[in-house]
Amino acid sequence: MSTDEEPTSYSSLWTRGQDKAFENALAFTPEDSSDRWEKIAEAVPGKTLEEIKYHYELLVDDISSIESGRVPLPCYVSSSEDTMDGVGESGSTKKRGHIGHFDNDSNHGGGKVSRSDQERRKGIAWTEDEHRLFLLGLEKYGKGDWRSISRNFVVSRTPTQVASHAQKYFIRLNSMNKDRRRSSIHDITSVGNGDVAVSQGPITGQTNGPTGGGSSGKSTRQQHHPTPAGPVYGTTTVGQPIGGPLISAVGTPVSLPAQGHMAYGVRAPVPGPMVTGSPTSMAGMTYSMPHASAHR
DNA sequence: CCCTTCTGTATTACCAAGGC
DNA sequence: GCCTTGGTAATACAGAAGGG
Repeated sequence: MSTDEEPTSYSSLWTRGQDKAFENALAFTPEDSSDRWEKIAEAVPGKTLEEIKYHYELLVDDISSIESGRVPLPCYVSSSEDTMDGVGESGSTKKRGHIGHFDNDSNHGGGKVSRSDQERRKGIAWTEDEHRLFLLGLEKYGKGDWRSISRNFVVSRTPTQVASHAQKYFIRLNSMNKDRRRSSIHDITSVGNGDVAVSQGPITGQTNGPTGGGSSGKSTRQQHHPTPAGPVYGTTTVGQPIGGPLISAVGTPVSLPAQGHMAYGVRAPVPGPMVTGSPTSMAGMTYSMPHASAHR
């Protein structure tokens, strides 16, 4: 949003263009070249030899600081928008973002930065509760309005996360009848106990889950979530087990966070507690999906 | 127990709609 | 007409489940 290309009234301010030119020149000018700095200075419009050298020193300094661990890698407090929390940062950095001034060498926005050097975020598994809230939100707002769903239902997830989750969810739905499948959280297709599943609604235009939205999930992997090992989830009967005796932990009534309408970006204190098991007569929801085309 | 396959999350790129 | 915003598709990667 305009942070780039600031007019350099004061010559020690570097525009991105200058920075870029500097980086390029630095890269292409042999280190042993006697007139290296002159060449670089030539390549960077508006900068003197002194400034180039100074800038380089700062750069080296920065890098060594980072490497020595003295400087925590900036989380680039983004220019704003992100009222979102940590997790959310995926939220909407989008491509335009690109805030890091000189991107710390290695990654020039050039797309695929080898992530090997940059720990890929691990990802936080969706809990069944979140997934149910997601379904509720889906039911209420329909496909596409991830923002609202995130805001009013799955408050612990950003719209991007919701969308991503939805993407896989629908894909899963689509391949409902592939015989060999592992159980997954996406097997939960309804919020309540019910046999009501989303089945009827080919959301992505899928031909649909024959198994009546076959469902049941067991999601053995909700490792992290301090849900007291105890039966927070009732045993259930959601749909039919897919390919085996899945003991499902699904189908627990979910309590809507609802009315609260939490400020966007404020995380629910803990995702878990939100669902205390208070029943919500939510059984039998039918999905009245607006057609995918709804938005557009 | 090890290897393979599959799932889930995050990230990036592209595209379309809306606002100015 | 351009810029911003938001959604979808595609892809990368890590980890767990499943099978031998």
